[in-house]
Amino acid sequence: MELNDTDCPVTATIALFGGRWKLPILYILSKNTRRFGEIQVRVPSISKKVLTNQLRELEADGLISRKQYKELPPRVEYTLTEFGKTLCPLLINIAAWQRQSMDMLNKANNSL
Amino acid sequence: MELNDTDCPVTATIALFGGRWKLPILYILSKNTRRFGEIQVRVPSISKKVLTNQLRELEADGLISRKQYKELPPRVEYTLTEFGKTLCPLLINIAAWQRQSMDMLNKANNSL
DNA sequence: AAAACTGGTAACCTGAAAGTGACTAATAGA
DNA sequence: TCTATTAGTCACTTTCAGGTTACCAGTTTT
Repeated sequence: MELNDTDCPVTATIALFGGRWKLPILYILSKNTRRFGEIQVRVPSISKKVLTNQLRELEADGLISRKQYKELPPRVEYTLTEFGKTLCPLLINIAAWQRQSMDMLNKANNSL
Repeated sequence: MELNDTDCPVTATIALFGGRWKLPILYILSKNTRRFGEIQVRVPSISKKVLTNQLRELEADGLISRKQYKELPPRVEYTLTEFGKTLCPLLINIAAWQRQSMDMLNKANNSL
């Protein structure tokens, strides 16, 4: 691809939360710091491997932070970073557009 | 998935333009109505099959419209619909967030 | 002494999306 | 007569994010 993905700020941004489960994970963490197991319970049907994977990517992108306690059995907590929190208003914008566009489509249909 | 995709307005919205090539296509059409071949030239390295596919999906979602002329060789023109045009401000928002967040990260790095 | 607890990892499998190359239709031009 | 033209389609292969299952470590509980 000549129009490189990373050249496009929109594509780059969507890559941050576009993964299969990232949005639900971010949503859960936006309300509370959570342990691995707590996230897993709240995103039903996600496997450990995939959850680990998505968390690592979110961490690598600086959206969440991981704190590991030196205990056994292990305890690891995930939290939205300040940077991660700045994403929330954007997500709200996107949701707002969707609601608005649904209205638009409804009006168009009603006028037929 | 129990947290259904279609339940989430953000996921639903991203699905509209999140496809591999949809953003570049929308960007191209935001500047001009274009024929199939013109789009293909402007998105280098995309194959006909995939381009057709993405165009069909964009059309099904109401973002673009397809006008076929009864000529030979065939001529087909694609245009952003009014609905498609409402997406532009949102994309600008997303790009703005990215620029802002890059600034934020730069500041954080400089202060180390 | 066995089992449960937690947050993983390793090895393997799978399905959908993406990519490839050949083929088509009807006319205009060489 | 042969070729080029455009917007696809068809059949096939490749790729890889995502999914499944089994296993681990070290302490506490039964």
